[in-house]
Order: sequence, then structure tokens, then C-alpha cells
Amino acid sequence: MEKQYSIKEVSQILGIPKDTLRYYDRIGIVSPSRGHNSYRRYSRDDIVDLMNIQIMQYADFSLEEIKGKFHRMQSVDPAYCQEVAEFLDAKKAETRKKIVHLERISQLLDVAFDTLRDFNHESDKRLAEFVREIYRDLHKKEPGITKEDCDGH
Amino acid sequence: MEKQYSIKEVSQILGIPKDTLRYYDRIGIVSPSRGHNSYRRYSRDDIVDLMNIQIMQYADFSLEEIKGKFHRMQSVDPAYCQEVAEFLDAKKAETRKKIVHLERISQLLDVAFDTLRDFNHESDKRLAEFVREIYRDLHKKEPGITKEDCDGH
DNA sequence: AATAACATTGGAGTAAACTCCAATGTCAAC
DNA sequence: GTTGACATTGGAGTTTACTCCAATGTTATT
Repeated sequence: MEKQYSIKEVSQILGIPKDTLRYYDRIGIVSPSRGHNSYRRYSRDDIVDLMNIQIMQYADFSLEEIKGKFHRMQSVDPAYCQEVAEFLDAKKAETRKKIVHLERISQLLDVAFDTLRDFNHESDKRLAEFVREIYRDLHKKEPGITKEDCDGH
Repeated sequence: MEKQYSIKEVSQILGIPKDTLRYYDRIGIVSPSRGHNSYRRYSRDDIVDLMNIQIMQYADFSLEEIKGKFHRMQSVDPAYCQEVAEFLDAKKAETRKKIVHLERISQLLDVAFDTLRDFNHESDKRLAEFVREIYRDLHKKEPGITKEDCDGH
């Protein structure tokens, strides 16, 4: 017979607060079986699930995404694999976009820092140019979202 | 006499919803003067402030940070400049860290994708190694936060 | 004077992922 | 059998940056 773990044990093993484990149960992400009292009893599989969830959280997946896509992968259904692969690909594209954004922030901060340190025309001009570029970015309308006003009328 | 702008005008010029402008006023980020009726009248300086806020938002500054550090920079006080410079530096470090994190996610997704596409030992092993590494990262205790339990007792 | 289009306010609701609480139940040790 | 450590639950609170609403006031036009 397999060992079952109490909520406290799981909390200590995985470093997940007990309240969070209860929360995961509530929202149906990991719902362990219950003992004769109504105590939660986590199986090894539950723990593996939780570990996978930790990894997915690290990878910026929302609990919604985790819940939707990654219920215990039982059989290796090719169609499902395909779906997941596409999902991962989309996630990667999203991640790349975030990186590009952060790189730009990093540059902006660099230029701002320079400008602050010694106030010369060179860096000031660079900063202004940078800001203008960001502004262009910020205001370029994404097509499809045609809100003539920004507030509803 | 300088032109003053109504909330609707500002909203249209900057692409910021009117409700958001009111919100900024409420929390004391940009509080324009009022007309004889109690209508908000935005000055050019207010608009410049709002533009700066947009840029800072782009750069991932929270409204709290914006409020705290970047009230209208009046005189060029060297001590204040120093403080802001340090702040920018910290922000840059933070940004760099985020980038590193995202790069790792990107790699993880790559490996996961490979593993999914064709199920060979090579990529499977790589994925496992990767995940283990992330786990090490995840569980390395940051010093100072000594919570013997993860939930309080 | 009625209507539309603007403005005001306080206050409530939203999202995500927890986090905390009080009331209560269970179990092992002394 | 009482104490303490554990567990349960429903429900409320936290955070950030909005977003929406209803009740009401103002201004310009018909």
C-alpha cells in the first residue's frame, strides 16, 4: 500500500503553504482523496502533480491554463500532444515578446541613467528619441480594436 | 494665458480613459486644477506629467513608485538626482533578473516542445535535467526569510 | 423649459492567486 | 478528560490598476 501524505507533510516537502493546497483543492487543481475523518490524504501522484504545477508556475502559466491543459497526462494521444505543442509554442512566442519588451526597458533605463548622471546634449537627445519611439509604439493602434473614444460614450 | 484641457480632451490626446484620469486624481498622481464649476482643467504641465507616467508605466513602474519618486522634477537637486539614479539602477537590475528568468522559461519551453514532438531519451533527459535545475532554484532558501514552516503555526 | 452632452461624486466590482479568520471537528499524549 | 497540535469549512480580505455605476450637477442648443 502506498504512503499517503497529510497536508502538513506535503506543505513541508514542496514548500507550498497549507492554505494554498486547500485553495488548489477548492478550485479543482489538485483534489486529493479524503480519510475516514475528512482529512486530505495526498498520494504520490498528487505530489507529482503539484511538482509539475510548481514548474508550470515558474514558467508563468496561470492556474487557469494549468487546469485547462495539464490534467494528468494519461495516454499519449497524438491529437492532444499536437494541441499541447501548439500551446507551448504560443507560450514561447509570448515569452519572447516579453523579453523584447524588457530589453527595451533596460535600454531606456540605461539612457535615463546616463542623462541623469551628466546632463549633456548627447544623452538627452538619445533619451528623447527613445521616449518618442516608445510613444509611437504605445499609440500605434492595434487593428480590430476600433474604439473611437477611449471610454465608451 | 495657457490653454486648459477638459478631461475628455486629455483622454483623447493621450489615449487614457477618463475614468483612469479621475482615478489618478483621486490617488494624487495627477490632480489638475478645477474650474468655477468643479470641472477638472488640465494644464500643459499636467499633460506632460501624464506623458511621463505613460512612459514609466511602459517601463514597469508601479503607480506607487511613480507617485513616490517622480513628482514634477523642479530644481536639479544633486542629492535627489543621486537618489533617483540609484532607484533607476535597482530597477535595471530587477529588469535584468526578469529577463534571465524569461530566457530560462523560453529554454524550458523549447526542451518541453522537443520532448513532446518526438519522444526520445535525449530530449527527455534534457527536460528532466532542466526541471531539476529549476527545482533547485525554486527551493534554494533565500537567507533571512527563515520560516521553519510555510504557513505559520 | 427640455434635451443632449458633458461633468461631478462615492462607492462597488473586477482580475488572479492567494491569505487569513473564526468556528468547529479529530486525534494522540499525559 | 483535558490539553495541544492537527484538521475541516465558509467566507472575507489582500493587492494593483483600473472600470463601472447611479445619482446628481452644469452647459449649450433647440
